[in-house]
Amino acid sequence: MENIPHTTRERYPHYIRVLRSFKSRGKFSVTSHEIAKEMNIGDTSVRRDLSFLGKLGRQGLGYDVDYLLNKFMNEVVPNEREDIVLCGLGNMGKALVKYNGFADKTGEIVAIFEANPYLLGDFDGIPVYHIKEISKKLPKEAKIAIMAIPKDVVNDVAVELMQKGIKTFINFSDGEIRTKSKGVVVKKFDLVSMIQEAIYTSKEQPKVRHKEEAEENSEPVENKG
Amino acid sequence: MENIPHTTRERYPHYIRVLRSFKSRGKFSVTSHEIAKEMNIGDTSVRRDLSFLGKLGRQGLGYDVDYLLNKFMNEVVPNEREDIVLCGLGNMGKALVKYNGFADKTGEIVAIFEANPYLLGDFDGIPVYHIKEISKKLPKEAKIAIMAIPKDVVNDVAVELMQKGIKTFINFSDGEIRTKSKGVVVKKFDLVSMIQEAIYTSKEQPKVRHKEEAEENSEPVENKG
DNA sequence: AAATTATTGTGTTTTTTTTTACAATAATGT
DNA sequence: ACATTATTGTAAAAAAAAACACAATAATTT
Repeated sequence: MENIPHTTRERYPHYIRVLRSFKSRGKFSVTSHEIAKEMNIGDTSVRRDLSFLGKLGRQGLGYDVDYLLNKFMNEVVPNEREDIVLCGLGNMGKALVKYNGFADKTGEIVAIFEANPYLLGDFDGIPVYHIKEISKKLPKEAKIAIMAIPKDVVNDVAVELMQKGIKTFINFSDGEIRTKSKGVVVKKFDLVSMIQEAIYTSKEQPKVRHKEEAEENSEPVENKG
Repeated sequence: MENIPHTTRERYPHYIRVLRSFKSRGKFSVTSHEIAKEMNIGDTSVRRDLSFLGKLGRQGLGYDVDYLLNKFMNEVVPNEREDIVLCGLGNMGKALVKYNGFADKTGEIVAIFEANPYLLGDFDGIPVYHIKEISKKLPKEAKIAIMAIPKDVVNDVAVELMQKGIKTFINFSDGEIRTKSKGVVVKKFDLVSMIQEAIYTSKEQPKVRHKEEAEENSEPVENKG
């Protein structure tokens, strides 16, 4: 788990996602080519990514979906499991909680902080505290915060969280977290920029360097199970 | 605008974001180093990225924020401007609309399709039609759809949109768009995977290859105006 | 049972991206 | 005015990522 390239590590959570998708469609076995197609990368990259976790496939056959998922759940996820706090229970905050359970994944949202007093109590089984109560209610072990609060308050709240020991910020707010103390990592997600990026790059003609495979993209994925 | 590297093109929307942020903080001039810090990349990458748009900076001084923003708005954005439709006005859909206006950006949401009859009419000035009315109401010029609807319907709705000429899908749904006809690009955003990716990679010790600059990260960005 | 087809895992090559290095130039300090 | 400091733009080198190529092997067909 040490000398794994950065891009590979970035892709690991996405493997979990597509493997789950294959599984839910009743597929027991999957090839590097099928995974690659779903992830918009080359099949060699898939095989190399997986090879860092061991020899997981069978030549001529492909990979067993359950075995692969297990490998990820046992060797990738546990090393990264963390308590997460969410700041802001607006549309974005709610979407993040509802969107997809965090259970069985890399960490879990253990507390929510929100300014609107009508939303306090709990949401989806997660306790919701007033944003002023951060210093009192912040779970001790939490090291990660997801920020989904308005831009004019995001930096102030982040500073408060930093003082209480939060080390990693995932910022969905339209404001910036500018006060970065040592050892603190801020990762900004700007949905509009991301959508722009998607539009912008979707127009590039796809680089067809694989021999053919350019026009083999017309039928739905079938269920070979 | 032709031989611009892929990674550079991907970053362009984010330059717009950080430049706006600098501007809103009253900064008129900015250095590659400052931009780089905000974007978590090296300053040489910033200078190279910008150099594809011309010689925009002044040695010893840096870049003029307004001039740079203008350059982006005039040369990058217009080439990419598109009509976008949004499917789904749940938490995610609302967040996407409210989060940050799309005006002045790469494209604009011109119509929303939603299944809940109580939400029809308009939202934030954008017309909201019933999802069954796609074939009737889909704006002719729209080529891009943002999908924020439940997983069990996302593929079916996508097929319908494809038949009406949508070419690019930005999929925020937890379901997959599997039916990919020729020329159609699907870009999947899985927020949970993205958050996992952020957590996962935030733990890597940052590669300090720049001479020092490892411990120069402690004070807030000031306002040199 | 031999030939054919499918597919992994990995050494090697190629491509892409980032970083280093530095000349050119502009402002600032002495 | 001269030295110093700051900063761009880009050539060249290095690093990282992706793709190619193929031996190894497993299933399937003839």
